Amino acid sequence: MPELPEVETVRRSLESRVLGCTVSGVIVRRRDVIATPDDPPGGFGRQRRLTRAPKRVEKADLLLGDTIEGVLRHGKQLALAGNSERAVLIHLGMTGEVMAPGPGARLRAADHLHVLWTLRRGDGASAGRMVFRDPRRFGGIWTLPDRGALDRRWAELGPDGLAVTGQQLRERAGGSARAIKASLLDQRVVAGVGNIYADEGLFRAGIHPEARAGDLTSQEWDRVARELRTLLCEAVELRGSTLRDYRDAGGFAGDAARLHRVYGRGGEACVSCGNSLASGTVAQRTTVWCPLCQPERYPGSVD
DNA sequence: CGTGGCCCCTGTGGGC
DNA sequence: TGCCCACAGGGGCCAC
Repeated sequence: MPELPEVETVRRSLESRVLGCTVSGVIVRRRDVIATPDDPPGGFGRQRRLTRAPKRVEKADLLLGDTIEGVLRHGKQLALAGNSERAVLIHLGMTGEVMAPGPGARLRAADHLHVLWTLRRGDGASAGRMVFRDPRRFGGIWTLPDRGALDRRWAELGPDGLAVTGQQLRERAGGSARAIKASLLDQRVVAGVGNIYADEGLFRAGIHPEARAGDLTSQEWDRVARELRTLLCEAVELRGSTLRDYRDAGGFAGDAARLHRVYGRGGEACVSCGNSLASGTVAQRTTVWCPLCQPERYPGSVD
């Protein structure tokens, strides 16, 4: 579900609701959406196949007793930082959401609620609940002992998409023979770009999604980076793309889908040239592009 | 080593 | 109406 603009929208809406609140209760309904430092490395799906039951999660590791001092984001990852130096890293996957509806307000959905936090304001009054919900469970939560652990995790990712430069893209992907779209989806190259914004960014930059990353010129990398930054910034201002069920922490939809020029429009007319948009599979993901505005490249062709 | 293929899940919408 | 299939905004692991 969420890419950078959606996660940033969740971050902002969550920050306004939980910053400065103290966690007075934690309920873990599904242990297997949580990874602690003691758990074996890897994704949540792999852990679920383990036959031995993992250890109970210490509620303090999920910030019980902590005051939330920061709501942070890098790429598509979200983090809550507590005053104890502990941190909780949340990845939303395809269908994850974090909701904090406020005291008395009802949640939009009561199923697939995997982790629930009870919050109190500084003056002791109830601030309602914060919940992690994720029907497909491709997302999950990492507990981290301190801010250093969070910094190290985020250092493994590429630069955040809102600030990425052409030089950074070229350094991280310029030597690769794979399709540029695959490179943009690789979170070690740039953090925050997913299937929608990869297609939209490449359309805006006039680059074919299957162009070999290694074939791009410096000027083209600059163009891709500039278009991505602009696109992601515009999408943040519109509070993210709501296609079906994405909502911010208050349950509100975003309007960034109106920025979409190619995503979901295969076979329709290109907004720029009027020709029919092509669609196919690139990097195992449905991909839409304009064959005229994003011309195919041939070995030896000059740009 | 880099890379493509496969897998992890549930829900939904379209065609029959 | 119901069934079945394809597909969905993500990413980790494992053969090559």
